[in-house]
Amino acid sequence: MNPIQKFRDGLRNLVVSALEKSRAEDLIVFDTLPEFVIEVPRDEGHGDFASNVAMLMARQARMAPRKIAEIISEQIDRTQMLELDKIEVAGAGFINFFLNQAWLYSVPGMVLEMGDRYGCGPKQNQKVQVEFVSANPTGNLHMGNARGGAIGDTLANALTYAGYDVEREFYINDSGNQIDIFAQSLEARYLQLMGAKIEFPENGYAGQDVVDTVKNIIRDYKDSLLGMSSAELQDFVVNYALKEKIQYIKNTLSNFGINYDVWFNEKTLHESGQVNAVIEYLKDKGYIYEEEGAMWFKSTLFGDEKDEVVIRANGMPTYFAADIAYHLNKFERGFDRVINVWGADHHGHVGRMKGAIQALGYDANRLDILLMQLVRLYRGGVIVRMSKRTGTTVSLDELVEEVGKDAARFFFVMRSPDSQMDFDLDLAKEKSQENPVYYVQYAHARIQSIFRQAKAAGVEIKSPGEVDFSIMGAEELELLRKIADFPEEIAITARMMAPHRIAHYVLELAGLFHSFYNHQRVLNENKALQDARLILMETTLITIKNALGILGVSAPDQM
RNA sequence: GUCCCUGUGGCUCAGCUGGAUAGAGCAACGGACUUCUAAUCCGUAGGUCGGGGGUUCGAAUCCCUCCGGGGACGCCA
Repeated sequence: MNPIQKFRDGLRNLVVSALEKSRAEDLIVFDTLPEFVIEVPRDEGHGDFASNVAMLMARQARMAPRKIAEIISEQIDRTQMLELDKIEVAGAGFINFFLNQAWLYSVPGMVLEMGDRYGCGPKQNQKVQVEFVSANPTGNLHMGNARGGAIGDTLANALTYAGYDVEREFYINDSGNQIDIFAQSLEARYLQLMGAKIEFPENGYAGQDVVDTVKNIIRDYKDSLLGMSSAELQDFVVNYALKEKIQYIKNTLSNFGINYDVWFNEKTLHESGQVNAVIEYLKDKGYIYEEEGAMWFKSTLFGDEKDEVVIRANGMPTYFAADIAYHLNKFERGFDRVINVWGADHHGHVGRMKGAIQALGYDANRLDILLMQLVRLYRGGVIVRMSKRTGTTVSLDELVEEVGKDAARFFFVMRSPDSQMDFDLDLAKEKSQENPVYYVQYAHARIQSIFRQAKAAGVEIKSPGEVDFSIMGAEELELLRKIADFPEEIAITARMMAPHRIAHYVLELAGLFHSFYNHQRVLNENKALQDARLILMETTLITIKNALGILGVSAPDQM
């Protein structure tokens, strides 16, 4: 359950009732209710909740906001919310609601009952697919893929908690131009390593990883491929390489804490005729025309800046054509909503992709594209260009090796996807002990330590129903208040597609815990206080653990 | 040139549908370990929210404009 939401809704109802009563008694004149908010004020001196309704009504009611606020506060039926302690009119006309602190006493029982599900919202009955990373299987995973992975997986976790039915998907681009070039590169390297003096393709994949793959091929097949035709050889080596690369991607992402429900091969869209079929369909609908030998999709009809080629003059479909078929396939699989996590370098693709979905008769709003700004990699204070072709970048597997999965995931998701981030490798390595992730994990470990001490001392931990929470002080209540926020925070994270909020949330929660820990003792002479605090520690532990779980970060019992 | 993201204390960043006196962390300075782990805590200092207009009772947030940073504008993906 969501305690914040519960009180917010309750107060909203009280305000609406009070307004209607005021209108019936001719105290306030108005036609329509404004879209007012019940918010949590930044300053706790302004109450637990506050509403701006009076200011928004001033114009149509032709009354001073403070006057309206006063009438509303007098008309509110306090018997409908026993936790309501005090109502004040303040500032320009805010109505501030102060709750009796007892409203928080129900939180521990709720948290302990829900356990690892604490934070979950009501079932949304919506199937949502999150597609992320989807790196080309022609090279190593880079920092951009790493960020996309951390963001996508965290978002998927948050959506799951928020009550959606989530599937994670990786789209394997195992077809098309890039793959042809990949095949040519592999072929050239094979022949070169076998002693042939041939040119390497001009825009081929020059990275060391291609050479490594070819060495594996030679280890397995020696010179036995030399008799093949060029087409046969390319086909053979590219299949070998794709198998190896995809396995590498799966392993690396798995080590990064990411596991997919579906690995979708682009090739199947071509082989099954889905790409041709969707292009034919759009052609019949009049959304495709021919020009200069190529087939163009009229994305300008949907507000895009220019039309886009779907079938090249050489008869080969473009990546965009396959993507149209892919997205149709997604909707046909029954997803109510589809989320793609893309690098900002793909933003030009957004408009036409949404246009294509509209052209296919689907509501484009069912597709959300979360664009994340790119990662710049620094080493020794100098930018390292991220190019798959040069092979000079640091790969995701190397990053995990160097700074660890927990720090890497926390770091990538700590910033808003909108902000470009500089990843300084030297800093990440040198200062790994100062990484905020340790601050949070340490909180978890400290609480576990308290429980170890309690157990050693034979202290029995009671259930929430058996203890008196009114013995707690301000610091405990502040912690509880933060814990009560968790489901709301997840709901906002899901709604706004803002996974970084979870990282900030758990940092704040850990901060409140550390502060409490340094001022108060859990295990102490006052047994009633000890009982209440032990339960508070349990609820804190669960919340931190769940939040870290969403982030894909481990919650160690000892550090 | 057009489009997208961005500009908040020395540094890195938060800031939900506009709300009340703009918040953290790091760095700086000064304190706290006979007490459940000091990977922690407490305090001090530090800001024209890039500049300028506008809308509003109210703007870091919305609109216009200019400036700076990044990205995209391909029959690549």
